[in-house]
Amino acid sequence: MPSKTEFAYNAMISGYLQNGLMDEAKRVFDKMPVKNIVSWNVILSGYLQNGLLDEAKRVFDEMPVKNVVSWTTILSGYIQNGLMDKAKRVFDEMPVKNVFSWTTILSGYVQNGLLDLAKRIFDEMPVKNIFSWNVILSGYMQNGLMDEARRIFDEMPNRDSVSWATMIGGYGQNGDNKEALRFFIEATRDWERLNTCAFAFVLSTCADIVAFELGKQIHGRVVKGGIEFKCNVGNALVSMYCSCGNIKEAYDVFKRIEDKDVISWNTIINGYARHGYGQEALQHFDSMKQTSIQPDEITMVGVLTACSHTGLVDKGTHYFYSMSQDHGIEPDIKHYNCLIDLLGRAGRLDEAQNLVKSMPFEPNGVTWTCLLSASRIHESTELGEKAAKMLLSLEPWNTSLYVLLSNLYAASGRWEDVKKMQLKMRGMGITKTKGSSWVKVLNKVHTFCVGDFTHPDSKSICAFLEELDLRMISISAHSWKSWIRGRKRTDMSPQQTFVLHDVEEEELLHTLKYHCERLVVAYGIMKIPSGRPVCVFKNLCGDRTLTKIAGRLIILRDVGRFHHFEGGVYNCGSYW
DNA sequence: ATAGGGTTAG
Repeated sequence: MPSKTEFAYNAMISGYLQNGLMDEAKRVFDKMPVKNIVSWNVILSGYLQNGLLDEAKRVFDEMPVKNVVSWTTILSGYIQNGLMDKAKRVFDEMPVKNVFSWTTILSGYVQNGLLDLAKRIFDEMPVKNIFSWNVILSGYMQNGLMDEARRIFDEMPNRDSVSWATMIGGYGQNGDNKEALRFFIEATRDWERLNTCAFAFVLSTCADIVAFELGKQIHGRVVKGGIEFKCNVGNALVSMYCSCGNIKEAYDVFKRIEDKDVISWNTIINGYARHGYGQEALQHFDSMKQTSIQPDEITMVGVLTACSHTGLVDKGTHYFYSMSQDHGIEPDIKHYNCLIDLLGRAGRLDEAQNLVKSMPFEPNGVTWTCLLSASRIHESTELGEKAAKMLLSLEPWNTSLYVLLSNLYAASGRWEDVKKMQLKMRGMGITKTKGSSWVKVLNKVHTFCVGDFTHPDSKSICAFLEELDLRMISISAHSWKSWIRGRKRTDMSPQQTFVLHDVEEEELLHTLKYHCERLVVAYGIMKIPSGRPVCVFKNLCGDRTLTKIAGRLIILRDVGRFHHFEGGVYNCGSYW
């Protein structure tokens, strides 16, 4: 019974290949007494998946018989290895094509961003199935053509979970988070429409819009579905919790992910780094090195960010200069920017500027933003002006820069320049954007502008604010805590958080700014039940005085990172 | 045995 033997051998080869054991697979293949077409196709696929293109080509040429599967396998292999020209030639030469072959070449064009060619193939295809429809759908989404994608989605003869996930992910990646959420909710009407990717995508949207409540609810569904340990879902959860300021929950999820991949590690390392937990970030980097997962350039961004945010200048510098040797990762502009930020924050402004001059890349917007921020921390008008001007030349639409420059001139008494800047702004029709802060209460966003009392609950907010004012002036953390306790009757969990994010413009009077922050904080405390975090957002540097308002953990979110205060102690010490 | 969606940093 030779066919049965071949079947067993073929299964063995497949098994080895699935576990990445190419050599074992080859050994079995070579010793097979009789090979059938499946054996040849399987080993061909193995070579291609391992990037052994010359070997694959040899096998393909040596095959005693080729069928449409053999041709499609090598076609797909070329595409996966980035050889689109070769793939095209194979596709044209194939004696017989089936729907797999057509879909493969279609996918090749989509993957290479050649949407017009993909469209042509899609129209020419003699037979289409749901795979083909999903590929073209994804093609439109990848090119930002959301309306076209929507038309395809409506037109397709039927839709499966991949179609739904493509829509959710596509809208999210193109910045239409509202539509992404709408599609996710629509998908939840039928369990069949959901898969792990749908959850990963929607969680990514939650991270993007900092939808903590919704994210938590979705986490609940994920647990119910038993997929929280899945890598892609787990990674998205970790990222969502990090973005929402909840690093502890993020770590809880991270711990439980099965088969952590490089993204899992990157997410937690970068999460710790953004939250100012430099030591934890570096510890996880060390743990990562104990695994078989190789750090990549994003890992190094996290490591350098960790050093930068915690003032580990020497350590950061060392990581930067040895990353090529230690991990085979050549520093790119991202890493240079991290190092510039590191030096800048540490007040080593000259070194930072020299690095900008000597690095092998053109400085980009991030570079100048780092220098700008360094100039603010260390009060260097000269550097600030230069950085702001450079940034303005790259981002002329960035209206806040005009305001910033004008303030900078004002601060050093250069009234002529202030006037010029103001004229320029007027000429360009730039009006000062009004500072605002917002708070989410059960996923509803409440926005407050400075001195704006149009919110329906304004009256009670003001009353509460007065009470808050009395309590906030120079009171100790302890008395504040007991006051809150009294007010809430129930005990507050120590994990309760404020996430504060500065939305105001720097030039606003401090009192006004403070006032505005208080409006949201007050509203948040009033409306958000105890046991839930109060998330308040602002977009510039946060105000340290806010530490006073709590005898519990405060998380302050400013431009790109989080500051943790626990019992009045800042987790980065005196290093802002 | 051959085809689709995949989460991270900025």
